[in-house]
Order: sequence, then C-alpha cells, then structure tokens
Amino acid sequence: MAATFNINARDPMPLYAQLERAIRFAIATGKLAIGAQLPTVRQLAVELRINANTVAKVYTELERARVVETRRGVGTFVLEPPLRTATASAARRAGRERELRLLAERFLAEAVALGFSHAEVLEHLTAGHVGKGV
Amino acid sequence: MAATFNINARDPMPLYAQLERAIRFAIATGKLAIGAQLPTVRQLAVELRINANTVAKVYTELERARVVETRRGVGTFVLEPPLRTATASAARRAGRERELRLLAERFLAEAVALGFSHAEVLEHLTAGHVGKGV
Amino acid sequence: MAATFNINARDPMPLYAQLERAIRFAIATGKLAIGAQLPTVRQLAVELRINANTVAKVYTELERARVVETRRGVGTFVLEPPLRTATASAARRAGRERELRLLAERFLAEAVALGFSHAEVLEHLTAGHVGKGV
Amino acid sequence: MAATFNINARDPMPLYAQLERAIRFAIATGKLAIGAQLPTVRQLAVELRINANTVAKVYTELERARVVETRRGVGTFVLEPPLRTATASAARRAGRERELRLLAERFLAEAVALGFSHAEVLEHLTAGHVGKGV
DNA sequence: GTGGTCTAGACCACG
DNA sequence: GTGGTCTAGACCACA
Repeated sequence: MAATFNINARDPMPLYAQLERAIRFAIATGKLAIGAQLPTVRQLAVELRINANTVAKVYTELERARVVETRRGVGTFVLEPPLRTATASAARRAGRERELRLLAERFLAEAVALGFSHAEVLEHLTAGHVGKGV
Repeated sequence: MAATFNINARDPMPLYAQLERAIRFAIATGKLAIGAQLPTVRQLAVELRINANTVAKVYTELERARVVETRRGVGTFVLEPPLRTATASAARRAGRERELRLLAERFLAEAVALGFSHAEVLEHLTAGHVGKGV
Repeated sequence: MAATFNINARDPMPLYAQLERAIRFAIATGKLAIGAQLPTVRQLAVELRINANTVAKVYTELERARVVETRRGVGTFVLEPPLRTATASAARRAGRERELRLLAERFLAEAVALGFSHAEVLEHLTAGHVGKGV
Repeated sequence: MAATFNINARDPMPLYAQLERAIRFAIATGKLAIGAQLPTVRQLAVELRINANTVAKVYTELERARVVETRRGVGTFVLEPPLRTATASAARRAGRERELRLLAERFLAEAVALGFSHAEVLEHLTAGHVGKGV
C-alpha cells in the first residue's frame, strides 16, 4: 500500500492537524522509518485530494519541530528523534500517563458514539484484531 | 467534583467538538445517568469559560442525535438510547466494525507514540482507569 | 376522538403558533363548528402536555382576532366569521391564490423531504387517501 | 431571476427553518440541479437581508443531512441523493406513509381554510403550477 | 430561569 | 474568496 494517511474531510479537526498527527504517528510507530523519504508535497496533495498548500504547511511545521528535514531539491526525510536526558525523561512520565488517560477516554468516547459498549471495545482489542506489531 | 468536562482551547479540535465528545463520553460511562439533567447552557459556559452559544450549539447537536432531550423552558436531559431493530442493527454492523478497527488502530498508534506498549495500554483499559465499567 | 390538535415539540415552529394555526384550521374546516365550545385552557394544556400559559396566550390572541369569544365563567366559543363585502372579497382573491401557491410549495417541500416524489404525492392525493369532506 | 428563496421575517417559523425548507424544495423540484453550486453564504445573506451566520447554519444543517456537500474553501454544492437499500427503505416506508398522510391532511385543511375546494387544490397541483414536474 | 434565534463582527482553515 | 468557529449581547418562547 502507498503511505496513505487517513484524512477525513468531514472530521471537525482541521485537515492540517489531522495530517500532522498522522505523519507523526506513522513515524512513531515505525511505519515511516528514520531516514525514510516522505511523499512530495504534490504527490501527497493529489493522493489525499487536498490542497498542496495544506500539505506544505504541515511539512513546514514538522520541519520546524525537527521531526523531518527537507533537503532542497531532494525531498523530505524523517529525522532521528533527539536524545532525551534521563531527568527530562522522568519528568515527562507523569505527563505521558495523563495523556494516555485522555487518549483512552477519547478513544472510548468515539467507540461508544459508534454504538459499541465498553466491554465490546475491550474484547475487540484483547482479541488481537488490531496489529500488535505497532 | 463539579460535572466539568475537559476542554482545551489550544487543541486544534473545535471547542464544540471537544465538548460534544466529552458529554457523549460522560453519558456512555454513566457519569451522566439516563434522565439526568445536564448543566444549563449558561452554567456550563461560565464553568468552561466559553461562550454560551458554543454550549448551545452542542446541546442542539446532541438533541438532534437523540442523545439528549431538551424540554423547552426546563432544561436538557439525558435520553435513553433508542432500541435498534435487529435488521437495521445487522445492516449497520459491518460498517461500524470497520470504523471501530480504524479507531482502535489509531488509538494504539497514538499510545505507542507516547512510549507505551500494547500490553501497557490494555492493562490500563482493563484495570478500569477509564470509565466506570459501563 | 377528543379535539386534539397536532402539536409537535420538535417542530421549529413555536408551540403557540402551531396551536393557533391548528385551532384556526379546525374552525375553518368545520371540525369546530360556529358556537362550539373550545376545551378549557387547563384541559388543553394537559392534553397537549404544554404549559397553560401557552394555551392562554393563544386563546387571548384568537379572541383579539375575533375568532373566538370568551364568556367569563362559562368558556371559550367559536365566533361566526364576519361578513365580507363583495369588493373586499374580490380584492382578497389574488392574495389567496398566492397563499395557495406558497402553501402548495411548502407542502410539496415537506413531502419530498420525507423522500416522496412529486408524482407519489399527487397520486396519494388523487387516490382519495385523505378526506374529501373537509 | 436570481436564485432567491422566499423568506418572511414576520412568519413565526424561524428564518433558518424557512430557508432550509426553501432550499430543499428548490433541489427537489430541480430548480437547483444535482451538482449545482448554492449561492455563497455571504451572497445569500445579503440577498435575503439576513445574517451570514443564519445562512451558514442552514448550510451546515443541510450538509449533515447529506443534502449538500461543502468543499472547504470552494463552496457548497447539491449532492446526489443517496441510494437506499431495499430493506431499510421498506422499514421506513410505513412511518413515512403516515407522515405523508398527516402532511396532506394539514395541507388540504389549510387550503380549504383559504376558501378553496379539494378539487381546486388538486387541479392547482396537477396543472403544474408548483414545481417543475419532478 | 431555561433553551432558541438572530445579529455583528473577529479570526481561522482551505484553495 | 469560500465556509467554519467563536464571541458578545439582544430578544423570544416556554415553564
């Protein structure tokens, strides 16, 4: 499959935010490896059927955040994440726990909005219907 | 605690979408019981420090989705979820299953991006850190 | 059947306007005859499950318009419509035609909103599914 | 003629409801063809002398009802009505039939109240004074 | 006091 | 320039 990111024009979240998140997660989960080349702005714009400016905006933002690197005339590539010191890492743990909780709540809220019960969702996850290799 | 919903003005997701999701989640997890009255539009607006129109927009949306019922001049109340016929339910199941899978994948990807393993996430969910066992 | 007027709390049209229209049409079509007594304010409020103030407001408005008459301590009764001079009557004809057209458009719009085609609606009407005696 | 929709500020029915119905009617009768672009929010607001937010509210509502499609940054367009499965269609038929009957009765009652006979009304409808034979 | 409608006007996302 | 979000604040319908 092509490196298609899920973008939904009906989602109230802005396209640029959806795309940025999708790319960050593709990187975090290894679907986009360190050093891998991202699609060109135009390719991705065509593929996702959105405006090239929107894609460019996302790439610029990711570059500013040192998540990707643009080599002029070559392309855009995934950067190696910066090393974190042990103290900074520890300091972030609590924050990450909180984020996980929020994430889980949001996920459950969306699932129940689709008509699934809490139990069904857990069953779905534990039954291994979704890839464990991520 | 007051029935405060988490709203983050910096999140690119629109305030009204955040609030709608939070309310749906509160209902799904039983934090807001069937028949319970939601905070009044003005109360909630003050509490969340957002405009009353934004809250009203969410209530209107939930009303149309038959999630809540608004009694004119009285207030807004959690509605009992409608019974679904077996046929209609079956017809929609396939589509909903697919949506659940996408949702679960996205959720797991985000959690992994935060540095959690698949196992940790499942433990978090099954340990009841989220919701009330509904 | 009781003299139940169709009132729909979900209709965007205000309850008082719905009720006033319903009563006027009940009179115009003879379902409420000249001189007939209307239900008491409280009776009607209970029957329609709306506030008595709303019913009272409608009765007051209808009395002001000389459509009904309230006899203190007795009840509210349908008045005889005032005679119209021939000239006034003629003058109103054009206006009525226009009103009929608007009415028909609104009716058709609502029917198609329910998923019926123009042809289906006409078939429904000409087949006599609705009372011709009104 | 401009694509003007009839809006009456004195009608107790809310402006947004009047406009939504007018647009649905224009689509149903082919005055607005499938794929046609609706007036822009601001254009229509100026034309109808109402606030742009009110128009936007209607467009949003029609978008969610899958009557129109809004392409971000481009405009709003009439959507092709979705195909309905035979089963779902059959399931809804009974309820819709009942609604049509109520609608037809109300319409005839109103027309009679204006002084027209049942026959005149039918003649008016079948003669094609309304709609475009859709 | 409750939610609903409407306005005026700012700012944002997208093309 | 297109629609979308949000605010501030007036006024209405209803209980």
